[in-house]
Amino acid sequence: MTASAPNRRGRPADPVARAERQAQILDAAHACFLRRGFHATTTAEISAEAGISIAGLYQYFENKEALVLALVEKDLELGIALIDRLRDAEDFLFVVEQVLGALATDPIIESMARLRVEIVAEASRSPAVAEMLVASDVRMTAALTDVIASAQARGQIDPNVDPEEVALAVSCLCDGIYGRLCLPNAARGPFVAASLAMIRRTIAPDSAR
Amino acid sequence: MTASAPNRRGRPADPVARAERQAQILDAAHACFLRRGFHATTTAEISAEAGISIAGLYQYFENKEALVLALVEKDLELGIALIDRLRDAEDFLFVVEQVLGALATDPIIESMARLRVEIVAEASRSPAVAEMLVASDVRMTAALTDVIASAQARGQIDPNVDPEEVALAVSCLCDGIYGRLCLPNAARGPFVAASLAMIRRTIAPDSAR
Amino acid sequence: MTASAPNRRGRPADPVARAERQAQILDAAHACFLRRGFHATTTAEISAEAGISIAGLYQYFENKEALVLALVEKDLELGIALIDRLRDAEDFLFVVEQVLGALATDPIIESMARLRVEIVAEASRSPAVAEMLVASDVRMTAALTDVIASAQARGQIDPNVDPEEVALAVSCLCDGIYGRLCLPNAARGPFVAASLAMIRRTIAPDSAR
Amino acid sequence: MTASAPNRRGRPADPVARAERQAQILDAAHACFLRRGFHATTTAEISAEAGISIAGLYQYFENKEALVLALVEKDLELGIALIDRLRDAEDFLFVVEQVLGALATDPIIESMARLRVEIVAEASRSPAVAEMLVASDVRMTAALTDVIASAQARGQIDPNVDPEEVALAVSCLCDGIYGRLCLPNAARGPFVAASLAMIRRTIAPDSAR
DNA sequence: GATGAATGAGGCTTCATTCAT
DNA sequence: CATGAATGAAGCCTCATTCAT
Repeated sequence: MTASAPNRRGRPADPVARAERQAQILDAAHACFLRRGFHATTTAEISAEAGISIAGLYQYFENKEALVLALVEKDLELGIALIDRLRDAEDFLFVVEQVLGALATDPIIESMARLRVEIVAEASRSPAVAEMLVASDVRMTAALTDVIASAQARGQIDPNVDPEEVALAVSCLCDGIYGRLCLPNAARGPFVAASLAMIRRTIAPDSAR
Repeated sequence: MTASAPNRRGRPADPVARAERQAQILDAAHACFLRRGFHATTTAEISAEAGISIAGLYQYFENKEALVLALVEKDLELGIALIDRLRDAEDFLFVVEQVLGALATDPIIESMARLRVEIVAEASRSPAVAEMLVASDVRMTAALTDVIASAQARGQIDPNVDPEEVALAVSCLCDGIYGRLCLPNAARGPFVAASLAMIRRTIAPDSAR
Repeated sequence: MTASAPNRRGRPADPVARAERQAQILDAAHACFLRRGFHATTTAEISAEAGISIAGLYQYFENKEALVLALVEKDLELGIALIDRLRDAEDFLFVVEQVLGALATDPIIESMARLRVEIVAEASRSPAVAEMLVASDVRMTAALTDVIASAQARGQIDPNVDPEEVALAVSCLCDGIYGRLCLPNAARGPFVAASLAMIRRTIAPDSAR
Repeated sequence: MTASAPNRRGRPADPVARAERQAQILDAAHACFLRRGFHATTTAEISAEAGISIAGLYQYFENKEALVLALVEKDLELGIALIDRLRDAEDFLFVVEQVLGALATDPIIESMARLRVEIVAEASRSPAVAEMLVASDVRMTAALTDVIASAQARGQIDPNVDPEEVALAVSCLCDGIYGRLCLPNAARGPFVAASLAMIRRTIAPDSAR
């Protein structure tokens, strides 16, 4: 039995339509979870936002937790993808600035970041989420380390710093910024700027000082 | 008739015992919230952990939300108190190291930090929590800025850095570390070490380079 | 495509079955409220009487109060409908006698009357019920006045009496009788007879004296 | 053991103070029950209104139901006492008018009447209340019959009417008026006037026609 | 595939009542 | 007596999930 042919009985479903529906539900769930968190969000809310019936959800996701996990996975993947923007950057710090700036301006990036806070909190309860988060963290750190080392090889970063160490610290900085994004009316700009400045001072090659 | 006995009828109220009970409930709630989060924790769990009946909770807290808010307030206060340890430190960086280290070793500090993740997530839903968090953030940043400026005046910090900017970045770093504390089996040490290294590189006076 | 099928996806809603269920719940609630009053009746009792689950109630009524209000409305409407029996009566007093008699014999009429006592009591607490009761009272008095005036025009009633005044007094008499219906083992007959006699003496045209 | 010496142990209680407290509680309960009904009223409300602790209630009344019963008894007694005003009235109808008028003007009389609606409703649930109400009704009817017969003997009432029949009908009228007293902003005057007119037409001796 | 209807389990909160002080 | 504290029992309501259509 192949993964792409789970059930040949009955009317063969249109896989495209199915994927679209699924994405539509995920988007709705994302919006709801952002508003009210995983636990406070009800299946009724999600289905209303998705424009389908409650029972309809269960044809695309086993249960509510599966929905959460799918969303967590998607969100973590998106976070990692963000790092790829730094790869082969001509001006490393400039791109870092762009990425951090996107957190405060690009609504998609922002919503990703905000959901991440919820994910971290959920990791305390759900072993499954914790496992995904840890795995994502490992990949993320590795990718970031890689990117930094690469930039360092290109002479854009102080050769004395340890790429992995910087990666870890930058991860922490980002998570801190994520938290601020959740606050209403909070001035996000200063946090981003301060983080950027700290990164700059840390990695700037001596020539830039 | 003594001044402390305005009402001598009936069983005298014992404010000490009452405060103890209240603290006992708060501790129980703290433990539960840490384990399962604000929403997944039930009043039954809290009362069981506190060793009283469910109805008993309601003699000390109006409702579950009041319990949450009390805990949030206490936790935020504790976070701010942490900064005072940095005041008048003979060796600023050493004390920073101590404080950050405590996050990973002192169970009380750690549990404070872990609850904070829950608080940040809750801030997305509860305006009351958000308000408290923002207010705490303002105080925290101010206190941190103050402490840094003071250390700077004592020559322990590079005179060129902007104290407030550093304070903001350090806040972000700390929040990031808080998140890692929630992960099971995650190596917290490297994160703390990396954060510390970044701080060191940022604030170290030129003489220390 | 028929006009009656605006939404052909999924299980079609059956308005008839739905209305039946709703009526069934209302009947169950009526029986329970009659036995134990609005406040003492629990949702568990109603659902058991209706043969559905507690949660099932909430698919047909927003909450317990909505159920009460629906029942109040239905009951008040029924009371007003009673007056229409008097319209165009060939022998006015005879029909009055019939109606009053039904209060003590027809179980549906009786249960309506008994619930009314509960409604009047509830009106003291619930502004919504009070409003409905007052509105019903106004309509009721107007209808009764109208009916009396019409009978008066036909010469069945003493031309000297004021139709509205009689209507008000008859209303009071009826409410008093309602109260007696609630008493166990109370001889209702004499009350009805006495009330009827009083009405007769009041409205009888001189020719009948 | 006599009823007046239930317990000789301990400090002999001051019976007067005790009775005062009891009356005070009854008054408080009356006010609360009027506002919210028997079931919706909590012991906390009553004790707050009475200015004592909740536990204090239980030193004067076995439980909440005993409080209700005491109040019911008092209220019914008061209703019967009202009839005595009609005894030996020089002008029977005039006094009837006075009494009915008091229902709408004298706050004590009114509150008695309003509580009676609650009592009638409660009679559907509580056999004890029902029993008291029936017993009171019997006494009331007897007293009213007696008063009417007496006035009839004095020539103030049409000798052809049956005193008991009139008594029953008047009871119904009064109960109907009681119900109107509960309605907010309802014009009570017309109801009283209409009832009075009906009584007048019923009992007026031919000489008065 | 889609959905209206149904429901068991459980959550938060209230309340009458008891008891130690 | 008087009362603060404690609690078992219950009530209303919600929610994730299932199932017949």
